[in-house]
Amino acid sequence: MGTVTKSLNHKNSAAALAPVADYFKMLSEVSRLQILNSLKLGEMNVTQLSEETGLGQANLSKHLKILTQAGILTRKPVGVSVYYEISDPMIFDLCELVCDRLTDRIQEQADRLHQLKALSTIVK
Amino acid sequence: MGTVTKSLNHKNSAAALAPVADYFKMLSEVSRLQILNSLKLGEMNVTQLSEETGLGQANLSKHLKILTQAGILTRKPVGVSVYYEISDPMIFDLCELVCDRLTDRIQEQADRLHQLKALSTIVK
DNA sequence: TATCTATTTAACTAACTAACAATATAACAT
DNA sequence: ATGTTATATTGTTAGTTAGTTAAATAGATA
Repeated sequence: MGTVTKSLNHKNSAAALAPVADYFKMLSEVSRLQILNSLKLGEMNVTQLSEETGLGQANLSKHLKILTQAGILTRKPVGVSVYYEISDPMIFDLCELVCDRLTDRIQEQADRLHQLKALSTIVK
Repeated sequence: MGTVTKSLNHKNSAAALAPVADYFKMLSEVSRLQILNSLKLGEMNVTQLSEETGLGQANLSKHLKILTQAGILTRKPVGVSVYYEISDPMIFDLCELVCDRLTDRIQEQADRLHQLKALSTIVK
């Protein structure tokens, strides 16, 4: 039985992690980040979003559906057009965390480059 | 010129968002989350990780390379085996944020279900 | 009702990638 | 040197998905 529970562990943890992976997958497309970025200051309809992001309309519509189904956006039809709005501002916290980390990494690389330069001067 | 700068805006923002999207993409695989989860309590070598996660060796090796190149893991060879370690614990903050949000969503759905039940009782 | 406009959906293609099998490399031991 | 064990790499296949075009839907207006 020990073997069984052990082998099941993989599947269990995998199953538990799947929703998390899916959530990250939603944020792993530049187009969707563009959409979220555009909506940061307020709601917009699809036409406005298309102008703002440069995305094709059908493509945009598909991304909007994905983000809405994930609970990140709220959809509200107004007359003939449809407005979308951020319903979960937490995503900006996520993006900021990642941005900060990426900035750190770039800084570290710059530092290493600087050290390397100093070293080459000594070698001369 | 206004038109030019406007059309460039898309590409600019897209280029700026690309690294962020890539970062999220790294975290969007269950296998990689399993690896990170396994390393949460300390370093492990590849064989141990394979047992822990149930992932195939070649597959695991590829994921480890991706995580290492992204600066999330540190690689240290010890004798004939190679140990991997979390080098950026910030990812756990990210995961926790997402987990909390997902839990909230499930709770909301449960609440809605509960309300629906109450309603159906009234209808009876 | 007919028509126009905004959005969504469906069908398709192209590109990407996870997983697997086979092979290669690297470190240690005999 | 040879063999053995641990890890990495390569080639391949199957599944997924972003983007595009064309057709469908829904609301507003004449």
